[in-house]
Amino acid sequence: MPPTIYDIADHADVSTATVSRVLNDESKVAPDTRDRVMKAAQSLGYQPHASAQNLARNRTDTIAVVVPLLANYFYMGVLRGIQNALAPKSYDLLVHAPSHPDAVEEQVRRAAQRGRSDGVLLLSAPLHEDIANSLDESSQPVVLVDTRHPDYESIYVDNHRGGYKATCHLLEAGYQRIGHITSGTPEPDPAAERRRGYEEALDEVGHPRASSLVARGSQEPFAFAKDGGYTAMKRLLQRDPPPDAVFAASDMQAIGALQAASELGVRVPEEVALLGFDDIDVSAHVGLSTLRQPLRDYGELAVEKLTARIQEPDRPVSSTVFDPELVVRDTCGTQTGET
Amino acid sequence: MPPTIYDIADHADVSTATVSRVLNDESKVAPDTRDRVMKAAQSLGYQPHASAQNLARNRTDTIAVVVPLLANYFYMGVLRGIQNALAPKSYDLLVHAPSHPDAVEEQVRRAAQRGRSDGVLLLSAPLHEDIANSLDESSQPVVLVDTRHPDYESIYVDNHRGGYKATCHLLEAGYQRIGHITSGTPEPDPAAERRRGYEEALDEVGHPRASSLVARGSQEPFAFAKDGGYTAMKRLLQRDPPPDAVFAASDMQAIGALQAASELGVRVPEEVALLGFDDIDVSAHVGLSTLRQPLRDYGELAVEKLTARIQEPDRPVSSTVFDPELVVRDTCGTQTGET
DNA sequence: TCCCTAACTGTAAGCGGTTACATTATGAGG
DNA sequence: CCTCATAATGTAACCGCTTACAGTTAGGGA
Repeated sequence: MPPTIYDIADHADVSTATVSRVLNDESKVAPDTRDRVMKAAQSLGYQPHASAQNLARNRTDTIAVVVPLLANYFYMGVLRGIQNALAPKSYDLLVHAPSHPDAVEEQVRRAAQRGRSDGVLLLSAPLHEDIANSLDESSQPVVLVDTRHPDYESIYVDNHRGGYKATCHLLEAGYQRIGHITSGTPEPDPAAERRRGYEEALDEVGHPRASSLVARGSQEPFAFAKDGGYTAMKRLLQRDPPPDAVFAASDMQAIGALQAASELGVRVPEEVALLGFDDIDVSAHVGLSTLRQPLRDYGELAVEKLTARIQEPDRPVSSTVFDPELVVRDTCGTQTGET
Repeated sequence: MPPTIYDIADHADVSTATVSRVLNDESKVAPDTRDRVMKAAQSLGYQPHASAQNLARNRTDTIAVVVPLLANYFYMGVLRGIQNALAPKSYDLLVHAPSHPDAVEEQVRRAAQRGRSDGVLLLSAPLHEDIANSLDESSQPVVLVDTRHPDYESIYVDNHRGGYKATCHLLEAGYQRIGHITSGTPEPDPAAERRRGYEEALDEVGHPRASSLVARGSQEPFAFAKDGGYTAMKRLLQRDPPPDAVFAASDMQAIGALQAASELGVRVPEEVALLGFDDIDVSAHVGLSTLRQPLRDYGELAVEKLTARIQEPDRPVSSTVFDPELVVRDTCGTQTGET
């Protein structure tokens, strides 16, 4: 049996209250008592029992995050931000990643269970009523990232503006037939908003919005995945006439598109320009032009908001919207300087 | 105040013991009692308190993992495997990522604290005596991934063989001046082993082992990072004569090397062939040839071993060594079929 | 009719800490 | 010398749940 504070109390000939005081606060304990306790703890190799502390303190110093997908560049970026912000605050991170998309709800419930963590971060969580309700009941502090909901702190990017910016950039570069690769069906909100931004930009300059210029990815393994971009691009390039530029709803899809083009012997950006969305880590490696989302900042900001709310549960709900920033690299054919 | 089992007990007019029995086991409870309890729980919106359960059960249904670096392709792969294996077992995952390399020890200690998790997975942890000791004391089940230690279950790859295989492949392809990019100093064990494999292969065929053919990366931001590969490759390519092939100790370094070559206008693989190590996710995207480590399998196997040990703490310690598999893509100039 | 067993259910002691409150000792001020 | 604030420590309740053990009840068998 590992030693408890009772053992320490015995050895140091004090009460458990005193032991606890020595181990935790600075509060009034006589120096030599403190010494005796510390020595006893040391010699017994004492380690506090986390569960017991959590229960007694009604606090876990842990925050939970629900990630739809581990091993995804997008979430990896956010997670890194979270981790960075968490470490100095000495919170631990409980990661809930559903093994299957349908399991999201269960994971949210689990993450929000009382006594498990002090607050919950939800990444890209589609907030069905069900989920919203069980969140409400658990009355845990919650911060949403890459989604929004009027009742919760939210952090997200202006997707519409991103789509618009992307398309404008391509238009300004003189491209005439600008295609778009969107997500699989059902189209998640962010994808729909990006598409609308794209459409609006075209409308504004009076470009035709041929449906033959829009292709849809698949839902597997997830809505913004590479495979979808790959097949969508193949379809687009085989149309007659093919687009001379393509705006993809995500970088992963753009990377799939890149591969499709390469297989068809279509050069990028000479024969077809390509623009992604997200600026995930690998985009820099492959020279993909894109609209940047500050993923790390999402994570850091989310932690700030969450910890603030943990300390002050009634603070007003605030949302933060980021403006996606155009990052010009090799694939959009408008590069002026260096990589 | 959220409802507790006492509230349920009151409402259903039974004792807390019965409530607990209804909520947990199948053990003997009269059907209508069960009903009353369930109804009460339902109507009160009862949720068990995780910390309290953990304390009473002396079990957390959580496993902890210490990752040197979040947001790294290598660990992302392993994490995904871990997650996959964990979900069906309904364990939760506590992720400890040190914000700074020096904080590893602290994170290990934290992860191993009693009452926090039921077992610990250590990824690439350098096992100083200190750490080994505090692990010992905590007497938690432990599994090591990408490291080995006789006292613990370990999962790792045969790095020496990988280095050897890589170099042999390049030799067989007819390259004459085979360079090597190793990690920053101090060289982690895996890097040293890969380098020795490289050296042994050269020795065997009587090739000279010019130190001018070996370059070292930097330690920042971590030993196998892209930046190190980038600078090392620049140095190698500026030597006279430059190598005609390079074996990099990691894929990230190889990707940095790729970038260096591109900036110097040196074509890969025509002017210099390149081989990486790990087969991280992005390698496929950039067509990097490499030696594959089955990262997902590491994670899954690690979980299997750990959970087995949790259930049966005295089972014999077993190690699993994987054989790295050569994956030929574009960068080593020996491609025969398609990508 | 009486005893015994099986089926339920309740009592209360933990699990390992934290902490409000009570108690004791100490020394300063009058 | 007495009073009282103050510092140091102890007592014991409590956090919310689990579970060993004891108690109750009802039905079956002799």
